Amino acid sequence: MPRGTSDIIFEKAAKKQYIERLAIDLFEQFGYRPIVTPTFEHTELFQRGIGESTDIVRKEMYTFEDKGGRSLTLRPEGTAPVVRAYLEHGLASKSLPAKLYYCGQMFRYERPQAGRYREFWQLGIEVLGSQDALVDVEVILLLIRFLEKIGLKDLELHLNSMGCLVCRKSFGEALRKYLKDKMELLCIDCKKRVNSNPLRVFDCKNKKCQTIMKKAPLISDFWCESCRGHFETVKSILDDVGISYILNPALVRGFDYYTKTTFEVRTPYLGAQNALGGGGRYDGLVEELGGSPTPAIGWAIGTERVIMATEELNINLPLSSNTDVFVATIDGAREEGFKVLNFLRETGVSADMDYGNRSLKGQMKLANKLRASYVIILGPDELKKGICLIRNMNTGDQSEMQTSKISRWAKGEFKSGKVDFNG
RNA sequence: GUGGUUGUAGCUCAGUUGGUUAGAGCGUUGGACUGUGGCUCCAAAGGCCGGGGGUUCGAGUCCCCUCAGCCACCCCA
Repeated sequence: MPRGTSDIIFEKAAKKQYIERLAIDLFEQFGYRPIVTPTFEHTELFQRGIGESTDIVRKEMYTFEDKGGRSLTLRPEGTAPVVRAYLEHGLASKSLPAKLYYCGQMFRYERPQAGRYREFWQLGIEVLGSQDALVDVEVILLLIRFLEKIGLKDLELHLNSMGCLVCRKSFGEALRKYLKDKMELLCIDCKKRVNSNPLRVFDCKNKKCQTIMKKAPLISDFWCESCRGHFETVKSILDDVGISYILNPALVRGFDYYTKTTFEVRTPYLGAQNALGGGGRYDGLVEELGGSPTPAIGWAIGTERVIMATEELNINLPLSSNTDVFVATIDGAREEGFKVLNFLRETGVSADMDYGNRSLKGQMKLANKLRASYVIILGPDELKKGICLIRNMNTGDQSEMQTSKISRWAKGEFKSGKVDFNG
């Protein structure tokens, strides 16, 4: 298996599916619609979208040339592809904003660690075509509600505003100017950051750098009136709906396209890979990719990290995979048992039987392990009489039943209380 | 990409100063109970000791390389 990849099986696969279903239900409830984009795109899309100077584009992309000489890249994130699709399919001509959600694998060439993989799964949403601060709040609200619904606790919502392109530019210049005077005092890493990404110096754990940054200019000093107003509105509505947040001027996300509101949800239970999800506004991206100026906002969460967090918190996800009825057969009754099995399945009951040539005892053990509620036992004696034995595995009670009445019995027994995922 | 740490059965792990056929618990399969689950007991199956090279009469054990997991940096989901 290639480094940083993993097989998702049994319990873990069930958890992943549960989380995705829960997310999708919630997205639909909030009025979002699904979008599925290709796993790979033209390399240029990410270079332009994410930004040439970002770590992701510089060293973390799976880029290859296809047999036609095109440079393609396995998607490292989901936003740029969604914007590309939005443009290619003229979604702007439909009623705006376009509210979309997606679920899929992303690929980044990084050194793997628990919670960080080279292929990983994300669930995400994007809203294109509205600059309303209410949208910022809806999007953040959806993120928090989703994580809470799974049962996660002690979530930290970090919130910041990067300002629009204008305020960000003047802030970057001011910060760089401030740092250049103090170059000598910075650590080796931060010396490099001054040119590449001065905002990162805020994150440095070196004490000298931290001291220097205490007096550094803040993005909040450079917000234009419109950006400041937008952020104030977002904060006040968040207060109104009871979402608490931590203002974090050092919150700097790894994509160049972010503007104004940015946010990240962290959990104290995951060590260094503590960001469950994050996102923000990207009011300049649609234009950057060739569309007309279009405000937009979105976020993504890492499915594996959400699963890990539930495990750290000992949350029991309601994974329903119980077998209702197990069909056990003796001697020559296997084919007859198979018919009964299919009969049961057609009535909507989840049913199974043994394909491993087990003894009756072995079949009972298997039924027990599958946590079957009932076992139907069929042998030569029963076949002769046209009956079968039904054993209640919880009580141990066992009785005879006409084979012809199995369907009616099954319908009565399992109709109520069955989980219907389509409902 | 940097530093650290760990790789022995499906899983969790023992394995002495280097010494014969590498062990346990759980799990799996079978049996005790010839047509009946959970509990108990018994048995069996299951290992290129991560891979390669070296030292040695002899390597799971020592040395080197490599691969992979994990931790931190970094980055982010």
